[in-house]
Amino acid sequence: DTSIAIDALSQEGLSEEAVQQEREAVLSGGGGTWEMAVRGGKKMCRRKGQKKVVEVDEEDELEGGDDDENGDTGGGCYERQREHPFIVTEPGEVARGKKNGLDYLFHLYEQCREFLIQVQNIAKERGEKCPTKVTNQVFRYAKKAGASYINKPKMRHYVHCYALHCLDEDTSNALRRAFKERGENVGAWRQACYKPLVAIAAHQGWDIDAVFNAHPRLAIWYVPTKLRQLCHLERNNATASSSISGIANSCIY
Amino acid sequence: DTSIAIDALSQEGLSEEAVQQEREAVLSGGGGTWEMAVRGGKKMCRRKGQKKVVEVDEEDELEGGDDDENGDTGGGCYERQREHPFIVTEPGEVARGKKNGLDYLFHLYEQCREFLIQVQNIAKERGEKCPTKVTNQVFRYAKKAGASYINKPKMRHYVHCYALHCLDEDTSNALRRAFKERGENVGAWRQACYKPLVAIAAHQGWDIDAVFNAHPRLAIWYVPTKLRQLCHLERNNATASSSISGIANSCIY
DNA sequence: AGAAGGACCAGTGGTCCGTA
DNA sequence: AGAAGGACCAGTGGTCCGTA
Repeated sequence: DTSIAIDALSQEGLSEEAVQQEREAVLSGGGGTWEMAVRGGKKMCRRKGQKKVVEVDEEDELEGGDDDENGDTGGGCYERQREHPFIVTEPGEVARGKKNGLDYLFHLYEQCREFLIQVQNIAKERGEKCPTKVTNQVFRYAKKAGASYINKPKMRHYVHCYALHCLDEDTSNALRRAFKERGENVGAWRQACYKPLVAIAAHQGWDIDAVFNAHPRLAIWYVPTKLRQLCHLERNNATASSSISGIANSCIY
Repeated sequence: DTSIAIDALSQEGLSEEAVQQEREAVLSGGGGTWEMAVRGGKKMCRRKGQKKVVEVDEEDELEGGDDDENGDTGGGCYERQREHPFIVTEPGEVARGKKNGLDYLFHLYEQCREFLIQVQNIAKERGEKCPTKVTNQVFRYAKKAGASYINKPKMRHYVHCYALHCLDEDTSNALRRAFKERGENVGAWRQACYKPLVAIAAHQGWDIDAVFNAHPRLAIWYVPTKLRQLCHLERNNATASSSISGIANSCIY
């Protein structure tokens, strides 16, 4: 059970990556180091009633996990900054600089699953409705537990990428290597994840819901609207005419 | 497929019970007559911008299914009135007067199931999200299909009564007979339906969700909050002390 | 430009309470 | 009084778009 490590972390003092590494240490016994792109002491000030304007960049510094308690006291106000953007990394590769890798991305989905299980256990104990999916409630719980780097738009955005990783890791890995080699950005890689998924659905009677539900780690995620639409379009194309579906393919993707 | 009969009915001309009987005729081949409490020509006028005030009662008259087209034209404005209240009836018993019986109540749940199936089929065909439960969407569809006598608060109110009917028809029937004989009203009967359901849940490890989901006609209904709470309370009572659970019982119900 | 996520919005589950 | 159901409300799924 890793909830202790999460609950214990300081909302103010630790960067998300540091938390991530701490959790990893708990999970895997201290062996695995994640992307070392620690956000460091970048700070932002929100002036009363106004939008955030001042940004004091102090350059990166690896916070070893010590709990400096610089909260709202002492004149300076600190604010959690955005996560570093993702880059296309090979399996096992650590992202350098202010970037996060795709192993880290997929790990966020595993974390959400753990949060869901905790929410489910609490609900069962209380005799309340028990969610079967990663709902708003789960995202709220994750935030409360200190995992502020998890948010709904991000997780929904990359669900289908995680799906491919779950359903066909070899294809997923090959795609990552290919797109890294070509120097493609994350958006391009993300787009490319749709096609192999549609092919998988095709082998399951085009039922993308059934594909998701058949996989225990995937079943807790809502099927993304666009993936559902692509499967539907492709099914119609395949039914209407198999001879020109190749042309249609190049139009969809 | 009964959707034709539903789609064909006039929103203005037919009472709900007439529709009900028409649908029954389609379903069972004309043999079964439902409660004959046809609401008839009771009319109400809504004056522009004001609340409904005028009520012209024309007494009941059995509309044989002919389509009189008295809509908003001709000076009078007509409005659909409430369903007749339910009374406790024995299995197979037809409610007399301006009342509806419990067979009719349970039949409404079957109708909702049919509407759900239609909504599901449409969703599948369009490649859209497919509901597994009777949702707002299904109630909306039912209304649009002319089944204006189906509404969410009513269906949710009696779900657990239908659940008992599904899960243990003998017990359900015995309860109906007992409460009818004692001259109890619908509210009292409804309350009494909770207890045998909690007993059923007790035999399934207190998991009322599992009880619902194991029954195909019940699985499409959300477990009512109060039933869930009663199961939870009783489980705690049973765990805490089996010797005083009898006392606790009489407090809960 | 490419990307992260606060915050909004239409429609949901749930049921109260003004109505008949 | 007992009961049916319009209509409201808090919190949902979904994702846009102002932000960095």
